[in-house]
Amino acid sequence: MKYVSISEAAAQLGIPESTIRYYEKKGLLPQMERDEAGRRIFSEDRIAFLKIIIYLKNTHMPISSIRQYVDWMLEGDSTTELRLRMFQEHKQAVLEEIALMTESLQGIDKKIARYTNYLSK
Amino acid sequence: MKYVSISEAAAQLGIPESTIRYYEKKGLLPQMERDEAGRRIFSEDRIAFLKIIIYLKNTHMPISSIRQYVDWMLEGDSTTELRLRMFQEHKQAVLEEIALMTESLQGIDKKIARYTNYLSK
DNA sequence: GATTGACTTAAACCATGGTTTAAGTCGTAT
DNA sequence: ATACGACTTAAACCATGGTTTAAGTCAATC
Repeated sequence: MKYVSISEAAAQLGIPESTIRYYEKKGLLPQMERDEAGRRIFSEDRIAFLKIIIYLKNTHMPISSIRQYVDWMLEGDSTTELRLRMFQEHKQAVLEEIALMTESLQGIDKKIARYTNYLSK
Repeated sequence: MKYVSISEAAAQLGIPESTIRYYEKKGLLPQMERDEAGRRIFSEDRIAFLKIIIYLKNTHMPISSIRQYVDWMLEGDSTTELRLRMFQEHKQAVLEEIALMTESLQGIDKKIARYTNYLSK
C-alpha cells in the first residue's frame, strides 16, 4: 500500500493541513494510521474517504451529521440502510437548496436587467 | 402610503423580527422610518427592498457586501454601474457554487447507488 | 389605575467551521 | 553535531450570522 504525508494529502485534496487535523479531532477520520514517528499517514482509501467528506461539506452537510455517518460506518453493515436514508435525505435537501438559490437568482437577475436598461439609455 | 409594523413585516417575509433589527444595525436598512412612539414602520418599498436582501442572503452574499450595495444605493445614480457589476459578479459566483454542489452531489449519488445495490442483494 | 402585549435598546451569548499560535519532536542534509 | 523543514499537540483565537436577555416604554383593554 502507498501512503502519503498530511502535506501531500492536503495538496492532493486542495485543503489546508489544519482542516484535516480538525476533521480528525471532530471524529471524521477515525483510526488514523501513524508512522513510527507518530505522523499521520494517508492510504489511498483514506484519501478517497476524505473526498466523500469534501463532497458532503461542499453540499453543506454539517460536521455533526458527517460525524453521524462516520459513526455508522464504524458500526458496519447493519447501518447501511441508515446511511442510505441519510444520503437520500441529504440529496433532497441539496436539491431544495439549489432550487432556492436558483429562484433567488431570478430576483437578482431582474435587478441586473433594470440596471442594464438604465445604463444603456 | 400603507405601513406595517415589524411583526407584520417579519411575518410577511418569513424571518424573525430580531433578524430585521440586526440587519438595520448592520446598515442594511438605512433611514428607517419610525412612528411617534419610536417604533419601526415598514412601507411597501421597504418590504420590497428587504426581499432583495433576502435574495442576496439566500445566495450567500456576505452581509458586508450587501452593506456595500446599500451604501452605493444611498450615493445615488452615479454608482449604478458599480452595483450592476457587483450583481453580475455575484451571479457568476452563485452559478459556480451551484455547479460545485451539483458535481459534489454526483459523488454522493455514487454512494447512494452502491448502498442501494448492496441492500437489494 | 393596573395589566397586557407589542414595542424599544445595548450587550451578552451562541453555533459553526475552521485557523493560528506556542512549544516541542523527529529525520535528513551540510 | 547542528541546522532545517516537516511534523506533532492543546488551546486560544477568529469571522460569520444571527438569537437571546434584561430592563424599560408605551397604548389600549379590563
